[in-house]
Formats: sequence, structure tokens, C-alpha cells
Amino acid sequence: MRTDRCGDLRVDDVGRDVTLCGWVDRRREHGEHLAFVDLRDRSGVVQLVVDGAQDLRSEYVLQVSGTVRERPADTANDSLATGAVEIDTAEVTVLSVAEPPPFPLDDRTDVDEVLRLRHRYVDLRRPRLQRNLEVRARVTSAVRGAMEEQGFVEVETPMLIASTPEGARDFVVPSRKEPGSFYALPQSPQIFKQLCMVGGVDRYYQIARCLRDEDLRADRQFEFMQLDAEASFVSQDDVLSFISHAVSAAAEAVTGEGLGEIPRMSWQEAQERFGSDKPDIRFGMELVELTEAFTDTEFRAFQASCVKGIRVPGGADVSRNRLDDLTEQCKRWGAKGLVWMRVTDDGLDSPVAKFLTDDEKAALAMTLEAEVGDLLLLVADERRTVRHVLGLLRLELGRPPVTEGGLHFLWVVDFPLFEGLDEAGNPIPAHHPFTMPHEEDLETLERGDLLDVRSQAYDLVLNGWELGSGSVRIHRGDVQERIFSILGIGSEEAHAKFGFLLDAFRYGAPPHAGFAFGMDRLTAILAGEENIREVIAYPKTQSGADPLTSAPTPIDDRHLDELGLRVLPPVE
RNA sequence: GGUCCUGUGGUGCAGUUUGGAGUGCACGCCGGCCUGUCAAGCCGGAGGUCGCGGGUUCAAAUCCCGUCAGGACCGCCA
Repeated sequence: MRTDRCGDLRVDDVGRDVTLCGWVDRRREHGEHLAFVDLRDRSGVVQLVVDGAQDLRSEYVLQVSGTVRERPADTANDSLATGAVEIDTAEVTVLSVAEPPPFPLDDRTDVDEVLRLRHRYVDLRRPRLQRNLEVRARVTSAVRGAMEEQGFVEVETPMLIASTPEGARDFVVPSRKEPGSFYALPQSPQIFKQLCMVGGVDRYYQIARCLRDEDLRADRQFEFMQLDAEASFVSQDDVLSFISHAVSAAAEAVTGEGLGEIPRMSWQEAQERFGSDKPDIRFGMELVELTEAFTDTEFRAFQASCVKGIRVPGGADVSRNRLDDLTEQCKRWGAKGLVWMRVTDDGLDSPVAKFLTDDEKAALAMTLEAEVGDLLLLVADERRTVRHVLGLLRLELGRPPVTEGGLHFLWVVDFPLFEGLDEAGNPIPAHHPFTMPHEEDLETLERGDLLDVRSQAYDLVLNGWELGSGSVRIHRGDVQERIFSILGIGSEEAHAKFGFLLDAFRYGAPPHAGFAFGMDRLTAILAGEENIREVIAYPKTQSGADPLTSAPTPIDDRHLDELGLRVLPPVE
């Protein structure tokens, strides 16, 4: 139906007879027999010169034939790629008429997102989303290419699987053939990829759709895409290298520039310096250790196992109101309170200054490298709480939008094997229960100092977003049973939950390790978007609804009967 | 489960603090004029359940309560 795309035409094409198809982007009338129409397709827009008598309105779909000609002197438009030429239109066919669009299609106004989603087919015509879908396709293709170059084989795993009680909430699908039984949709292909390793697929990857029924966020949707990979006979360093290569290829495909070596930081260091396991290293305001300065303090609030602070450069002019708000916020995050100090020419201006000795004030000012005009914020509590609260406070006060300041990738390594103890005193695994403990910490594990045991687990972080995580897996039955027993999972329970995996391991399991990272998150940041919905063609709202199709919807009784289901009345 | 913010012609906003006639701005839409515009210009016009329900008041877009929808975040996401 067409010979060219609108946005491709240049001076070189002058004199050619072309046929174009697209939408009316904009129309400018000049009397009865002259009108300019910008015709838009995926590639961009080009100006048509048409007879003003033709009724061509916004978003009409046209097929036009005409000759490419150079624009008259002084009428070229430098801000348009096709601005040096125009189409002397000989024939216009209206392929479809259109009602006026429900919102402007230019990228200048921020339209209500529900409206955009309800008419997503219109929204997708906008340059922003056209570009984002292209970026997404390029990222996917680059990642695929990088994995194949490294000898990985793409394997598809099932969407209807058995529910396991671990991890996130499953989406479930009722079984018709076995009423009362349910499939689960995969949270990740984790078990299947490990089975692939036992199956001799020594380098597996998949760009896999994963589903988790947990609350949505700017960086979370119910369903999302992961680059999922696993390899046999490899070390942690090998996996980091594979994945670094893949994200570098993705970055290069979008920005034209690959990544250098991605820096590494231990989980412990990330927590101490940034109060987070996904530190945003684009800005300072690091957490500073102050516990030593207050070991003998008379000030009750600082008689805690840990005191840390952050320095907000030039923050002394933050209002009292704002400080009160921040204090409230810190309490909601779990702290007992927040101590603030303004650094002035006359020393520290703070409601607690009178409770501190001169030595203490001097020590904290020195340790924090405080300068006149700064604001100091201190939290005292258990170490875990201090890190958490100050980490969030740091982000609240200093964090730039996720898309700013370039791409700051970071490997966070040496995660703890257990993140704490539950009410029954059993350790809570920080990753999944198949994560291999750190070789050097096997002794610590046997000694029972569980919380000191590191694991061979690692995360990839980009500008403060967790892109993904992975680990070296346990492939030895004896180590796995030991971990299960430490976790308080009896062998009967272990077999009920993971029997097929344990069975598989009895038939010759190679040492293996893997990783998975979120394609949507990577794409969003590479596309300069702060929200993954902008790089997903048909996303859901924060409440999990789809304004376009109205999903989720009730199903009729006949359908329920067939599945052996009955819906309870809503709970008051 | 929680905290905070938002909801006003088709779209984006202002108006809400301090109650007084659906008031205003920009874009879009419809009609007219216009032969070199490109976010065209000029003239005219249409278009409203101020998210919804209740309350206070002589009077509510505005104050109060509830509710719905949306967004950001905390919890949650092995």
C-alpha cells in the first residue's frame, strides 16, 4: 500500500513519486485551496500540501500519492527531520475517518494515566510510546544476542505449574479436570532452570514472563519479563561476567555505549554506608558511624547499640515544620525518633544540644565532616533499624529521579544466608533455600552463628533499583539437607514441597549458578522513564486493574460450575 | 494492612486557605475568513452531575464525614 515511510523522506528523495500511509497529525488551512497536513506514521511526520477543500481531520487514516519536492526557499523547518521536503499531493484516499482523540497526542501534556490506559491504542501512537516500544525491542534483542554469543540455549518453561508455598503470593488457575486443584502461574522459572542443569543444558536462558500477586509500584507489575539464566560448572564470577555482558549489550543498543567493569560492593558495606541492599550510589549523604562517640553518653536517646548519622550539605535552612514531618516519617519507618542538628556559626543548633557534652558534639561534627550551613540527622537504635531508617531518609532527602546522572550499575555480593529469625526461632532465608553458603563460612554455619553466614548470592543494582538477583545453588544432597534442617523444614516437608528437585539431584547434579534480572526495569531506565508502565504496551494500574479491558471481571455461574468453584459473598 | 497526594467542560490547569451566581486561562472541538504554514493566524460558537453520597449553613467546587478512582511510598515482593 505504500512505497516509503513518512519520516524517512529527505532531499535525496526529491522528484520521486511516493505513496504514503498514516494518520493526520495536524492540519493548517490557508484558504479554500491550500492546506498543510502533517502525515504521521511510526517513523515520524512529513508535510503534505493538499487542496483545502478536502475534509481531512485529526487522526483520519490516509493513503496519499504524490511527488516529493523541495520546500520553497525560507519555508524549510529545521526542527523536523523531513523539514526540507514536502509532498505535492496528487491523490488522497481516506482509509478511515476518526473521532477527535480523547486526549492530545503530543508529548507536551501529562494526561491522566487512566485515560491513557483506557485508550491505550491511541496512546501508543504518541512518539514517546513508539520510541519506548522500540527501545524495549532493542533491549530484548541485544540481551538475546549477548546470551547466545556466550553459548546459552533458549529453553521455554511452562506457565501452568505447581504452587509452592515459598516466596511471593501465587496467581492460581483452577483445574477443570481435577476440580478443587489449582495450577500456579510461575513467579520465576527457578525450579525448571535448575532441572535443566540436571538435564545437561549447561547454559540455559529465557526471556520469561513471571507473575507475582503482590502490590504494584512504579517498578512492579503483576506480570513482568525477566532475563532468566543458569549455567553449570561455573563460579559466581562467571555468572557476573555473563550478566554484565548482557546488560552492557543492552545499554549499548540504546545509548550506543557499552558499560565498563561494573563495580562490586559487599552487602555488609552497602548496609553500613547506604542503609540498603540496593544502594543508590549516584549521590553522597552516606551513613556515618557514630556509635563510638557516644559510648559513655548521658543522653538517653543515644544509649543504644548503634548510632549513625547523615550530613545534608546546606540543609540548615530546612524548616522546623519539615523537620517535624521527617521525624514523624522516621517513626513510621520504625525509629524511636530523629535527632536533628543545624550547624551554625555558634555551634550546633538542636533541641538535644544541651544533653550532649562538648566532646561529644565535637566528635560528631568531626566524624560527619560537618560544615556551617549543614543539617545533621541522627538515629540511634538497633543497628538494623538505624540502617533502614537512615537509608530511607537519605533517599527521601537526596535521591534524584532514577533516570538522571547516567547509568550507575553495582553488583552487591556476599548477601547473608539468613536475614533474621522468625518467632519460632528458625532462621529466615535471605534468598531461596537452594542458595549455597559461602565456602569460607561453612564452619561458621556448623558452629551455629547463623546470622554471620554469608551466601554466594548477589544482586545487580542500577541507580538504586534492584535489577535482579542470583546465586550459586546447592547441588549436594547433604548440604541441602543440612540447610533444610537449619530452616526447620523436616525431610517429609522438604519432599512434599521440593521432592522432584531433590529427586533430580540424586541422579547426578552438576554444580550450577544463575541469575535473573527485570527487563522492564532495565528498559525503563534506558528509555529515561521513571515508571515501568511507560515501557509496557498494556500495563495495569496500581490496584491491578486494566482500564482497557476492565480486567479483572467476574465469570458466569456455568463457568464456575465447570471448575467446581463457588464464590463467597464479600466479607464486611 | 498503612501513610501522603490528586479528582473542576474533550485535555491540561487556576479557583478551595478566608463559603456568596459554574468565574477564569491555555489547548482541543464546531462554523467562518485566510495561498507558505509547521504548537499557523484572525473572528464567532458550542461544551459542566466541580468524582460520588451524606452532613453543616440562608448559601458549598470551597467546611465536615463517608465512599470510589488514580498516583507515590511503607509493609509485602524467598
